[in-house]
Amino acid sequence: MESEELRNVGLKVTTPRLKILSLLEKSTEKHMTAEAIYRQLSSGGEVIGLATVYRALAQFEAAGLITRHQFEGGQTVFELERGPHHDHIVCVRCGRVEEFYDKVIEDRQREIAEKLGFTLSDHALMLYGECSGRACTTKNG
Amino acid sequence: MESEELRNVGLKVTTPRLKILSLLEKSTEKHMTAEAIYRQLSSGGEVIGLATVYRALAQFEAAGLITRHQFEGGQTVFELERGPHHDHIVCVRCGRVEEFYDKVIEDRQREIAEKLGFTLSDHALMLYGECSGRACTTKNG
DNA sequence: TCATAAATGATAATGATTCTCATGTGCAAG
DNA sequence: CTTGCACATGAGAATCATTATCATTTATGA
Repeated sequence: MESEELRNVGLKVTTPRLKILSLLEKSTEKHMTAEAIYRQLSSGGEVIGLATVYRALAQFEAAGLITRHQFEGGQTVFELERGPHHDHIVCVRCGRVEEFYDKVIEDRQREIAEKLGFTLSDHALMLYGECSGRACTTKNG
Repeated sequence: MESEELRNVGLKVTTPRLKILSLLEKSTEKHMTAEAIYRQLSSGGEVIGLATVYRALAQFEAAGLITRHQFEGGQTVFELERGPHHDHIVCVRCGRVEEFYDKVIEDRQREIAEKLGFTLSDHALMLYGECSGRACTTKNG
């Protein structure tokens, strides 16, 4: 139950928060903008303010329920934190996003940070390229 | 000479562009915001518009003279492209930025992209952590 | 020198995000 | 089951970085 998740991280259980969280869980889109969440809920008949969406997302992020990404040039997208850590590769033509995890890179990052005298707390790795998917070649071929 | 650099990439040689480029070359700050460049030039007595700074930076980037970075949450910074490619590690406490290059990671990225059916064209890797520099421990205990 | 396309500066406009504030609501204590 | 109150909400204003507009100026090739 989503209310559990909220309580577990010390957030009050409110209607808007539940709606947002469950939308993130149900949605087929893994990465959603605040705006998109707002539009989806609104068009679903909910009464919710855009500011509330932003506030809730910020709290979810602080609580570790979701992660925030800045894919190149676009606006910020939010992603439900489930399963293990991963990074992203984005198609510069069609915008498709794939996820990946690579232990070699992960380990290497930690080593590099240490060598430079840092204690690694986070990282952001984004690859950009052209994908060979049909959608891509169809769209912009 | 900076005018050479501009001509070489097919840009008209104009006073604002020369000023911006030479500021980037002289500055001790490796990473500068458009705003910072604007302020520095203005306070140096130059008459220049902020819009011109943004326009020039966009062209320099397109021409490969500089690179654009989005360090976490902050505004966009620009960096003169000299020497080989590198990535960044940012201290989350004092904001210090160090650069590094790691062949293992670079190679690995290409492999991953290929495995996923992408032709890698670019990437952004940012590490975040706490540094152990004196400035950092002094500043934020 | 001249013509012309491109560049500039001032400022308005935009788009994403955050703030404000009056009102509404979850929830712990009674 | 009520109640009080701190916290959350919605609407819209405000902010911040960046981009567009437009009248004027300038670089450059003929």
